[in-house]
Amino acid sequence: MTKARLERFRARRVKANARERTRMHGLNDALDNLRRVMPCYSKTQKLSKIETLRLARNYIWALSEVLETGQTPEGKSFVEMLCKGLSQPTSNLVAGCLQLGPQTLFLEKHEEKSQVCESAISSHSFSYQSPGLPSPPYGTMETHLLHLKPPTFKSLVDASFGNHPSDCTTPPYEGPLTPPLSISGNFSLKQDGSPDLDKSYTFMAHYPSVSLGGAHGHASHFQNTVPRYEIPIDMSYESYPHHVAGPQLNAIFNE
DNA sequence: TAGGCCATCTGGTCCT
DNA sequence: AGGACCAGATGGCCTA
Repeated sequence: MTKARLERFRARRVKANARERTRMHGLNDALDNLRRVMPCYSKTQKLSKIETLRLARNYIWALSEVLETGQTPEGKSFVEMLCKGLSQPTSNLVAGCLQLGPQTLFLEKHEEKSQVCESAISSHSFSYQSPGLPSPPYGTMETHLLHLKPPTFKSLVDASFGNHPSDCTTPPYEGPLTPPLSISGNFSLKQDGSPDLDKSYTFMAHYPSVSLGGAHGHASHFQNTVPRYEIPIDMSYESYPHHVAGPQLNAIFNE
């Protein structure tokens, strides 16, 4: 190989590397967008790539079940669906989001993941009561979706899930979707009876006990997640973005 | 120190 | 020829 050919080869390789970097960044951006529409989105505690894909699969599966059957699964079943095949830390996060105490998922390491979810579900009465909403408890997926929207949309949710939606057309994707819970941390509904709960939801954010150093968020960072801070977050209609977890849900809510 | 996760580089393959 | 895509290798960072 002559010197000139060698230099050309090197230049080509450098260009290819740059393209590959760009391509992988694009892939990661897409993955970030996916993370944002997951039920347990957190800026600071990013799900790993594989866990994001697994949770997305389960989430799609769960929502598809609703669309296909027209029935809303029990909260128990919903958590079960979301947890399937997930790692223990991610299962904890999901359970935390859905008001199952994360600590209930700290089981023996040798136990199967499905057993992890099952255990969490069976050992906890699934209280899904949302302040400001009538007729508690909401132990169903419907309730989960209600948590994604301000109370104003409750009637729409009722309409959509009480009966088969007559029109399930999917609107075109309109850019990045706002997460169902676009706040940082590990979330669960706060259950004290603040007087202003009529207007807004208040969430507790659970932060990991370990520092989040490093350039990248790691799933392992929320192993041993414990409640640390309580951060009331305004979820009133004005502050809550008009997006849901995906185009299908947008179709349902924005009819 | 081992293991998990990640970004990056690299060479191979396929397609235009 | 050059770009896109893929998978293996490598090294860094972090946690248990």
